Amino acid sequence: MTDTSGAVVEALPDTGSKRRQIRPKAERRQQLIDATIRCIAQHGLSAITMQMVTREAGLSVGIANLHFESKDNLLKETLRFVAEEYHGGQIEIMEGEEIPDLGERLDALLDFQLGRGVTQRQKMSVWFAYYGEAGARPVYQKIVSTVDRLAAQKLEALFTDIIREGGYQDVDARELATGYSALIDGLHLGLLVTPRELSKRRARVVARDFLRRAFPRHID
Amino acid sequence: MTDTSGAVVEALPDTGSKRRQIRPKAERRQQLIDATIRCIAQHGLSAITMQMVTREAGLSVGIANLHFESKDNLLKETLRFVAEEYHGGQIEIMEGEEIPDLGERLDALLDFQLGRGVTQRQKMSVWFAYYGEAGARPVYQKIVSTVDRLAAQKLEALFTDIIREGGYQDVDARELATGYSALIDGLHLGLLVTPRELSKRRARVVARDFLRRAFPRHID
DNA sequence: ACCCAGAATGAATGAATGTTCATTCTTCGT
DNA sequence: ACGAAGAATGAACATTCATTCATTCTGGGT
Repeated sequence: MTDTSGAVVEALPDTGSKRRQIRPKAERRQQLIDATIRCIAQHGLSAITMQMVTREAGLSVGIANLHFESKDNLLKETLRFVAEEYHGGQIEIMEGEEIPDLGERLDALLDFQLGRGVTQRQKMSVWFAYYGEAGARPVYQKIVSTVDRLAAQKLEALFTDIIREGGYQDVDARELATGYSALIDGLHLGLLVTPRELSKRRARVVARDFLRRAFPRHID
Repeated sequence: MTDTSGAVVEALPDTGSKRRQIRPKAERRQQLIDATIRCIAQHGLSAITMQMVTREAGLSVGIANLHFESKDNLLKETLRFVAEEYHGGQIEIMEGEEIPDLGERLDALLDFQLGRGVTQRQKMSVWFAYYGEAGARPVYQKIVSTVDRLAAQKLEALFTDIIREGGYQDVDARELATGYSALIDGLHLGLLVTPRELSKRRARVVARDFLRRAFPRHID
């Protein structure tokens, strides 16, 4: 999992040190992507500015166009990063041979999807900011659907295994996977938009009950 | 249900007629809100422009600031309209005494939530465009949560009735309502972002199965 | 010790956009 | 017919922002 702390690099040497540092391209790119994530989470996708992002990263404005060709591209790459990180994490768990028990693996997945603190919330913000624009921007749709499809397949495979192991009748793996994914997305939305009404704890319970109704012999 | 055709008013008299029409404030407001919805659906919230909206409405730029104080306010009012329309429609069905059978009422609700064509898709786009910004804009959060809370209560009440009528055990109305709402939201997202993978038909089936597992004696 | 490839800077530029307001035009009541 | 209230217009203005590029600086290689 990639580090996402960022912006501390230039912040720590607090002597008025404006001393410019030269770093490899890959590092600067990540630094800018991380700053972009924080900015989107805090100000929203439509309010974002190159000045805002580069200041957050502790760099000058010119550098963004040096490493990414344009603002558009920076935003595209940021989405790609978040999408791959989120789905990558899920896939890792779902394939995970280190958790042989399938019920426990489901729990681990749930933990990943609804767990963690501030960082997770930031990523969620970014995630849905792009979703909001996806209807109008095919590029975003493509990036998301590419990683999405793979995660969906893995989830379906996991559900298929569980159904076989538990001998569940009248349950379709594909359909259930679609439902579960949608449920998780919807819960994320709720956490983001109405945090007052929906706590993380309750979201977890709701998702867990969905799984329990489908796989009673694996959950709880 | 409010009309949302819009923009045809000035388009029909196709003689180069630029003849200016004077209409009451309320009508112009609605006309502008409708145009805003179409623009957001087509171009995305972050690309929207006052010129774009007023041209779509067939009006001049000045008029938007005459009837709404600012662009910000126009966007806010548009969200309010969409939110109230969507949740209002749901509430109407859920309270609906004209459908005495509770199972049928559930089906009607589902029809409303996942039915209809282009217009529905436009509204979805708008809906999620705002969701994306909600993390950064408390104003949006407030507008949404206000109407959301009421709809959630009605849904919980409906579920409570169904649970009593069906004598279902081990089912909590509130929790199930949260899950169902999240599921519908998630399915909307899927329809919007990955229409290739998720058809409206399949979304319906998935949502219906969720209800069937909870209320087997009421659905199907 | 020195040099230079290329990383980094940020003032300057030009395009785009929200908002204003002086002016024009409609309509309705008298 | 007429006049006034106010609805509608769109050119002008000020601001904001993405992008460019001439210049400065850094660090590794020799």
